Amino acid sequence: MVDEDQEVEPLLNPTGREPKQGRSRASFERMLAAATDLLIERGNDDFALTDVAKRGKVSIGSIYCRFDSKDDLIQAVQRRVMERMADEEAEMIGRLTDKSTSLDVLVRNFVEELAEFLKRNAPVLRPMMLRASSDPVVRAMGRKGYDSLVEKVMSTLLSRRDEIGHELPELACEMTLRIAYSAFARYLGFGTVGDTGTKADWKNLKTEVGVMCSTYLRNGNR
Amino acid sequence: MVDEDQEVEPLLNPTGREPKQGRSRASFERMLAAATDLLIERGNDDFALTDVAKRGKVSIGSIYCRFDSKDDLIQAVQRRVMERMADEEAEMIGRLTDKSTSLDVLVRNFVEELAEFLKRNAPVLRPMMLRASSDPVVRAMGRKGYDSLVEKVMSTLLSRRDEIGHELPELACEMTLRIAYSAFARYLGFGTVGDTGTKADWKNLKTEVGVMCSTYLRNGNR
Amino acid sequence: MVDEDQEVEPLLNPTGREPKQGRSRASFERMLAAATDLLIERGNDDFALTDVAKRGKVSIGSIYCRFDSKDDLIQAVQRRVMERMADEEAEMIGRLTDKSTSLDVLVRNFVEELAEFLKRNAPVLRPMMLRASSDPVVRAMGRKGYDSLVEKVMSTLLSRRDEIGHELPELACEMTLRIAYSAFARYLGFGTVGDTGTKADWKNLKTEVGVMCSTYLRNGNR
Amino acid sequence: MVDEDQEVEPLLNPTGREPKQGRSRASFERMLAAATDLLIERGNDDFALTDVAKRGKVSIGSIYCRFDSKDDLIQAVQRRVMERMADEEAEMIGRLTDKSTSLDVLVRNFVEELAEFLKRNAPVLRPMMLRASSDPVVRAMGRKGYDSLVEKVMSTLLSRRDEIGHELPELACEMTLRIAYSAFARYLGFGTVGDTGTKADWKNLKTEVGVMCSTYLRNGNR
DNA sequence: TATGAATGAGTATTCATTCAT
DNA sequence: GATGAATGAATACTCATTCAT
Repeated sequence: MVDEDQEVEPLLNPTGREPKQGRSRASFERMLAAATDLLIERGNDDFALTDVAKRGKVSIGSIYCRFDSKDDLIQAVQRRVMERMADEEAEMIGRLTDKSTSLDVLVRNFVEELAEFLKRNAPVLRPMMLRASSDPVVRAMGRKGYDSLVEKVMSTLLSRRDEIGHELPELACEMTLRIAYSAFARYLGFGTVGDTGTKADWKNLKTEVGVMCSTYLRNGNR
Repeated sequence: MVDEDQEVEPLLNPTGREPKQGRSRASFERMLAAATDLLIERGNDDFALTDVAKRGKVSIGSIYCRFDSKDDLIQAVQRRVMERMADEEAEMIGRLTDKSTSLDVLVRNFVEELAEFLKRNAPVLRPMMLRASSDPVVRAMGRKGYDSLVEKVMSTLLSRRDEIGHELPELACEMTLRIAYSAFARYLGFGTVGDTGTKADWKNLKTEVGVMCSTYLRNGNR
Repeated sequence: MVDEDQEVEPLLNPTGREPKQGRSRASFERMLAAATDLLIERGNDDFALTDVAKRGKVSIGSIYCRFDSKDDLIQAVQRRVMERMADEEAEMIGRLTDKSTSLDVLVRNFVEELAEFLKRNAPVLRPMMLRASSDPVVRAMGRKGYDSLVEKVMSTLLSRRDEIGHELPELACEMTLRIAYSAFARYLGFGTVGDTGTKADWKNLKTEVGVMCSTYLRNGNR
Repeated sequence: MVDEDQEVEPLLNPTGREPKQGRSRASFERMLAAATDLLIERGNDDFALTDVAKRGKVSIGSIYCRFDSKDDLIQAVQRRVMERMADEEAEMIGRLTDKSTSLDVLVRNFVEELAEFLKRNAPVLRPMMLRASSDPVVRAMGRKGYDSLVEKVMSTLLSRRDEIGHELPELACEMTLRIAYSAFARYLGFGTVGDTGTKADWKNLKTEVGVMCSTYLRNGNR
């Protein structure tokens, strides 16, 4: 479960050979779009480069002009997705800071926002998570994304440190995010199976996770 | 995310043509064992029937004699795994009932037991979860297994209904299981990515989830 | 030019999974035959596995059933060729020993035999030599074959050691083979280019090489 | 093995559209240089035009501006190489004529010079020979070069015609070159395989070929 | 003239599944 | 029943060549 993927780090940057303008740019976009769509529609296993070519109205050669390999293309999709998500996260944090009058409100808002954020991005996240199981680069990038979210969320929650009853506020904040994230991710099918819940629908889930986290942070282990 | 897999139900039973005794029985066992091992060692993607044949010292023809397809074989593995897990669950529930002097103790014990239970079974569960993403039958069986766990856990927790502060005890119990399950599953890599957590190691995770669930059940949304 | 291919040795034996009888055997033969023919007709570069399949009336899968890779198939062809050649060599040595009444006669017979032997096998040898430039296993096997020829020829020539005027008989014998082999190989196009010679036709070449070698062995550097 | 490449003749001249001066000239040179280097480093099979472009800091389009095809480029490389070699040959002949006091000395010097000449040029010659196996134009040019060498060498050797014991001096001279050339070419790996020789190292080979040729020319078939 | 993005035919290889023995 | 040889669709990737800018 621990880190065996450290050495992957240096491979993380190369964004595909991204052209800056014109027709090239357009077809580059079509590739990424097609790849993203196909990943969403068909999932990881039935994702074939020929289909990307067809859908994106591009030749296979073109794809290999921009990307080193199938893996590289998928990583580019992931990169793009994660950039967009990072922006959304920033906005989310902004909204939270503005609206929060107390730890309780903050946490509940946070949970709600996180839930909707994940739900919004679920369609791409799902295949990406799957991909991560076989591609260490995807895994590493995913981890990195999660870590940066952790950082942002923690500093926000810790801004109300004195309202936190738990004796280890840092730990508690991290746990809060972790638990909420896990619960929503699982519901949304990132873990894939058991993406259900008899009665507990989405709304219930959000509420109760909110309650749980709020209570946890305020009361610690009382 | 909701049920679209209902129609799968009738396919759930056929356990492979399981022979009752003798040499047939033995080679049947070898198939399942080999398949299980291979699934664990190599994961879903590199799982080839020819390897199962080699490892199990069986011919491919034999495999197709017992199972309709690759999918069918994997489903049989899953079935077997789930039966064993159901037994473990029963024991677990037994232990919980015996040792629990209060809701608080019960919950903490439960969380600890669940964590270790999942950890123990992680190696098989991981590829199964992955498999579920492409095989609806596996998905359905996984769901069923989870639901039966829900049932058992709920009746146990609800045996201390009067100590539960939450105004909707059923919902609260279900949520408790769900949250704990999600958190551990994610840590153990069932969801695959982000199976990390900066500081929070396994021990911390178990403790804090325990705290959180206990507090939640006792206090509701206070 | 020196040995850098030693480590290849262990890979030399595996003859493809050669079936012993029946239909399997037949299609195995068809594969090898088709491969050999295609190699001869089209040369190394235009040798595609699909063509082998077509020509041999076999599926590609079948080929991969018997051989690990394209390289492996070609190596099997080479092995077979070399086995046949080793037999021919043995016969050749036999004939030489019988008919030779003097070093001079022996050498001339040897040169003639070698020339015709190489000419007979030129069609397969040509693509094999080419192949050797990119496949170390082929190179190693070729070398081995040559070395075993050297051995046989040397012991034959050295049976008339006292008629050899060269002060280093071993060296002289080895050189004799080497020079004759090189000259014929080049004429036959193993070295590929300039495989001709204005006036000097095959007959002339054989005679003169014979003269040269004979004189060389008898007179040394006088 | 006979001439089937006659019709190729007319294609031999077009030296690529060779610009006479300026920037064009410079990039033209870079192309040829890059192509030559790559041919030497990577051999025939891994020689890709895109790499030439990269290495020569030229666009692929530019290459196609100067050359009709990949084949054409390689032929241009060959042409250039052969021009340089023709010069070297001329010098070589010059040196031989100067220093030679007898047929024996002449022949030994010649063999030594030829050996080193081929060794010096082996790196380019090797891929060219390989190329010749699939490209008739390269084959024809190679042949032409060899023929012109034959001519020069013959007139040099025949300048000592009266010392030649062989009853057909022309034939003997041609054979001398042919045998020496073959032996060295094979050792240097032009024929690719069997580039071995147990004991016989380069020095031995040169000496013995010298002995052999000298004896042959002087004594004929005595 | 120069550029390099785009093309797409061509190829090795994998693996679930079938079926003659 | 049991065997494992045979099948062939599917797929990632390469590279000479073209052509719009």
